Amino acid sequence: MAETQGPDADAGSDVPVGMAPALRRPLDQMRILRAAVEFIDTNGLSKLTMRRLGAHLGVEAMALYRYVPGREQLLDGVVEVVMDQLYETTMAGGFSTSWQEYLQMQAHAVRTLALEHPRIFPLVATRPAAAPWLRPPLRSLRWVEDFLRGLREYGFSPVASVVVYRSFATFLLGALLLEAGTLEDLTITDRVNLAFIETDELSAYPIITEMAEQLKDGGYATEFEDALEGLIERVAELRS
Amino acid sequence: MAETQGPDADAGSDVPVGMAPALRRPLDQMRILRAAVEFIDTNGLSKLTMRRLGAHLGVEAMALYRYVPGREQLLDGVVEVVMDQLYETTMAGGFSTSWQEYLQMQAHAVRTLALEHPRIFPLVATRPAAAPWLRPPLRSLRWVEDFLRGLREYGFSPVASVVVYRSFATFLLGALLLEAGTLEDLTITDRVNLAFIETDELSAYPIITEMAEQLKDGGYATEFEDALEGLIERVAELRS
DNA sequence: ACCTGAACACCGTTCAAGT
DNA sequence: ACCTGAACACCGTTCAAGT
Repeated sequence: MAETQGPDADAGSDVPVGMAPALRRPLDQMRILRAAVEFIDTNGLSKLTMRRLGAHLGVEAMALYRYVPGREQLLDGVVEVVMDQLYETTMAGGFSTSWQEYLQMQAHAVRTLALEHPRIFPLVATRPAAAPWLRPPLRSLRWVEDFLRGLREYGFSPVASVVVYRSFATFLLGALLLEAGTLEDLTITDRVNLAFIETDELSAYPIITEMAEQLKDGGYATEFEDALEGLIERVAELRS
Repeated sequence: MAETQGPDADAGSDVPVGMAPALRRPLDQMRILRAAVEFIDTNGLSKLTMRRLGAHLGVEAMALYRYVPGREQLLDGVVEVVMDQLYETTMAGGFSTSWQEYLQMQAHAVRTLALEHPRIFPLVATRPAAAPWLRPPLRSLRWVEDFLRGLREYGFSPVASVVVYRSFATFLLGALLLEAGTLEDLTITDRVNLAFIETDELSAYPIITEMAEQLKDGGYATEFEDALEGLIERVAELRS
């Protein structure tokens, strides 16, 4: 939570001589991007301004422009950082014994990421991707490369692999953008207006009123699993 | 395109006396919201400011605040206006003879709306809904009421109706947010940076390079139909 | 009743200047 | 080499003032 540090390979071991142990080592792009991720996670995207992010890093806003071309590109960088995180947790992990298991594991990795960063996931989901054939949220070239190779190894034809990639992305986008949206509201609310509907207004909708209980039941987790099952069955037909 | 007018019931017939045929009748909320829809459609959300919208209406920005509490609520209103459009085209239309046909027709109506307003659909899809159990993009109370009643009439149980509503919304969100995103880019591009990937960078990804042709094939339309078919089959099992 | 002018606190971004 | 101060052109929003 406090610091995303670790025994990383650029911090402690080989401090360049002459670079005194300053209280604040100079900025660099990665540090800015990670600070931005942290900032959005805790304060929400709408609060992120260049000036506030600078302050968060103990620096004036103008200093950021030496490492980042502008706010839009900063947000692109935030998306990349988060996707890299997905790549590492998912591709480093052990092998799967079947394509079904493989899809399950990838789906859950993306879901975990979406729930860990509910305020960033909308960015991953809706920012224009680097190429028109990339499908958010599965938008990292490395990731797609490995995913397609993975499917190939499980015996999918090239055409089938692409179809699977697309329907997988569509499924994750729909399911997780909704679920992340509900989490977003539970933390600090960006906007409180209209958050709930007046009871008297509701009475104009008898069916909704009658079904209030069923509608309120959350159940996102099992819903995700069921839809994933459905997708896998559809893919199985496609493969035969 | 130019004017969303028609023989509407507040324009010509009963002009209040004393209200001279001024070149610009006074503002009203609906006029502002419709102007905002038009503005986003042609210029994109990021260009919409209170000041520019005022100018578009021949008025200073401050005048808008008499009819709209602020920018956020203006955007909420834009979403509502667009959803009302959906309600009218979809619920006024004739009856369907089967629930399959009913779902098909509703799905295509939402798709048409998304493709007509590709720059507004992301708002419909991602703005927090009025209640946590509403699922964007199917977020209008009237619409949900009629949809649930429709399913009920086709013999779905209350629980099943809710499950169908949810998976239907998830499906539409994933499929159409992606498709709308591609249309958005084809019109005036908000941002051109990184729009396409350098060819040399691509060569680091052999599988992607090899599958370039399959990946580039658009085919959103048939993809939508296939996924819709799949959903309907899953719903059929659920119903039995 | 409806709109405007002026003002406030804030943006993103540029650029010459400081150390 | 790295950061800052001052400035520019813009925001959303408030409020007293105009007609």
